[in-house]
Amino acid sequence: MSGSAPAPTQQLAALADDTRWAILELLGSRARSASELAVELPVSRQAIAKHLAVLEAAGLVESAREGRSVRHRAIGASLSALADRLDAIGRQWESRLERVARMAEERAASERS
Amino acid sequence: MSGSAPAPTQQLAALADDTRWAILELLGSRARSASELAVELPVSRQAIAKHLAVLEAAGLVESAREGRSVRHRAIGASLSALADRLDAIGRQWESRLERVARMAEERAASERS
DNA sequence: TTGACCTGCAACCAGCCGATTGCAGGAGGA
DNA sequence: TCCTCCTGCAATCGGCTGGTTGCAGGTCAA
Repeated sequence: MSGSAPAPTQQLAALADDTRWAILELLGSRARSASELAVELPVSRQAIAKHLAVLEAAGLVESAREGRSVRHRAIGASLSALADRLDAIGRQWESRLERVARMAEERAASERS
Repeated sequence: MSGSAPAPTQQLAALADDTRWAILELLGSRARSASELAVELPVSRQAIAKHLAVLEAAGLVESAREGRSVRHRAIGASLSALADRLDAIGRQWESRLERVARMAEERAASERS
């Protein structure tokens, strides 16, 4: 596997930005270079390069040099893996809180008797 | 349904903070008040109140007044719903990019013939 | 070799954000 | 009623972050 998986909060922080989502949507349909992205987005190439660095550090984008340009592509599997973790946590909250509610219910019932 | 669902980036931004995750983990095991949280976490009560406001605006926490205190609890279903959306997007990226790769493969094959 | 094109690094700036302190207000118990 | 406890609002502060401009380096084609 890839040496060290990025921390969840790092991935979430990377995803908490509209410009980065715009980049990801483009890279999710076709691999592109930073200059190509700069043409289609209303920010400078250097700003995009910074965003790409953040996304790559978060494991959401893969980059490969190709001649004199660098092709970037979105890694859908990373996003799905993060989604799996979030879903598991969400379900855990639900089950725990439901259990606490049930215990309170039972205690109230026993006190009524 | 709840009137207006928070934007995904809003939810993601809310989740992109370690202190808020610490709060969520506590609220995911048992509903608590802001003062209770302040005892268990190394930040001031007001900081926690701000975080709770962010989490509530993101639809990740539910609050209910109970006497002179306010009980907050994590909403696991919101997290799972967000996870579902992320997973769908991740799978979409994978299928699109795979399709692009296959088309390039076929074009190369036809050019070889 | 020279020029065009793309990337990468550095410095700089403005705005947002997490955190703190201080104070006002409201609900419950003695 | 009075005191206590908890919440809510405002002002303030330092640091992070998204964005820009400028410049240096490297690679391909003519």
